[in-house]
Amino acid sequence: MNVLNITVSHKLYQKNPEETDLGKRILSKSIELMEQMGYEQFTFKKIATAIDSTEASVYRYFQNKHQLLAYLINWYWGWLEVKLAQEFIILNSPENKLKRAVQLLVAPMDQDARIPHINERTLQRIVVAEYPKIYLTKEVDVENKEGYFHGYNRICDILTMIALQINPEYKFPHSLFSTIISAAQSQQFFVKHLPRLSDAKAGCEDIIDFLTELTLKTISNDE
Amino acid sequence: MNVLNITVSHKLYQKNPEETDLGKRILSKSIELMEQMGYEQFTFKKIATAIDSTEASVYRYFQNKHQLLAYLINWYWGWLEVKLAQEFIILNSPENKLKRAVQLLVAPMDQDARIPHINERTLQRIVVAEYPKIYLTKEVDVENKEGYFHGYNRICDILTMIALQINPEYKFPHSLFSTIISAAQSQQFFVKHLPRLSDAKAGCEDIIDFLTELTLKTISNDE
DNA sequence: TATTAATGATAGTAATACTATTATATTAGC
DNA sequence: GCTAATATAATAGTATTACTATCATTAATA
Repeated sequence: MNVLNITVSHKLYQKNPEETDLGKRILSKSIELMEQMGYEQFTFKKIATAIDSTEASVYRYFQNKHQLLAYLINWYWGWLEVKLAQEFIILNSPENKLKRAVQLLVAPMDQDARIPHINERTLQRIVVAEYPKIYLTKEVDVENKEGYFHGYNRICDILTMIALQINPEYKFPHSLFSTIISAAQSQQFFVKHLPRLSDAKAGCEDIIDFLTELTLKTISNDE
Repeated sequence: MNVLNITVSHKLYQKNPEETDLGKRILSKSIELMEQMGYEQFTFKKIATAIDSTEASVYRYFQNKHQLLAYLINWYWGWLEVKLAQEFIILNSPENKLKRAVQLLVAPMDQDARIPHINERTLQRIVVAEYPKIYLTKEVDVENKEGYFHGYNRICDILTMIALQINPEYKFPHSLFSTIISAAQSQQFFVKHLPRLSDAKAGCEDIIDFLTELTLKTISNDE
């Protein structure tokens, strides 16, 4: 059996939650609760009660809920990177790779049976609803040094390299992909909650079309 | 003397802060403190002390700090709309209007002497650092109905209308401009704090170039 | 002068975000 | 099978936050 492990920087936990049963239960339940009640309402007290443990025990794994959110989101980007790598094995043109990347960013993911304690689809909803909260803080510079945003940076770098194969002259690839990635999240949110900010219909197809066209037109050389 | 008043929906306050001296002091000091310490660290206790008033008095103007932030951000969009309208008087082509709009979104604003209690430039920094926090909550649907996001919606609509003059066939103008507006904010943040997510140098010129090119290429008809 | 509205002063509450201590259960090494 | 280490549970406690309530004072207004 093929066991897959997404590695998250040790700065993102006090004690590795992947190594113990309690740790996995914390991850699993946190994803469930955070999606249900949102980051603000979510507390360590609430997970502790839900998994029949104690607040103090949860604090042994994560310093606070901010670190836990950062952990989950980094796990997500790590996971997405693995998915991208898998897909790119059979894709040859950079255009197709970018198209597929956009699809992966927006389309709901399937649950991976090898990792039963992480519900990828629920986690994806957390990323959509909470992502900017991990960097929009006064601690961003310190946390950046500690690798809190490593996962996002890497995805952005990977897509940048692919885009430069299409047009090595394009001047703003990092800006473009950080914009695309965050638009992938925010458009999903807007369709659902602030529909005047989007033209997309309920499914993910419109968002994918919008982002794919935006990406390819922007990096194209012809003017 | 030309006194200008930006109107903000009455759902965004308990008691109109523009109507009293205390109200204006709350606005003025809130902008200063929120920029300094960030939304999370900012409390009503702290403004109250800073303006020699009491917590209870601040609560008479705003239900909570979330509403206050929403007020400030809506004020900012209202202000930007006024600025856009002013600029568009002498601009004729839709391309130039979009270019100018991007500049206004990114370039630091000047303090308007007619509104001494609002420091526009500091407010702009708050928008950059805090904007998504007003809609990334579980209350988004209720607050959307109450007009919490009206200002953003309007800017997005205005730019959409202009883009459709350039290319009436373009299918995703709302998505495009909500993306552009939020990228205008996030790129400013990235340049300063997460530079691997941007290609722009310190000034705002690169961001303006990036966004202008992105906008015009995306809505252009030729392919 | 009486009334009202706005603010200040003060107090209090429930929840949050922790920290600390001690007890108990489990596991690993010998 | 005993000892030691480790993980967790149980419990308690603190400072801060996000409010709500009450009442006194001041200023504006009729």
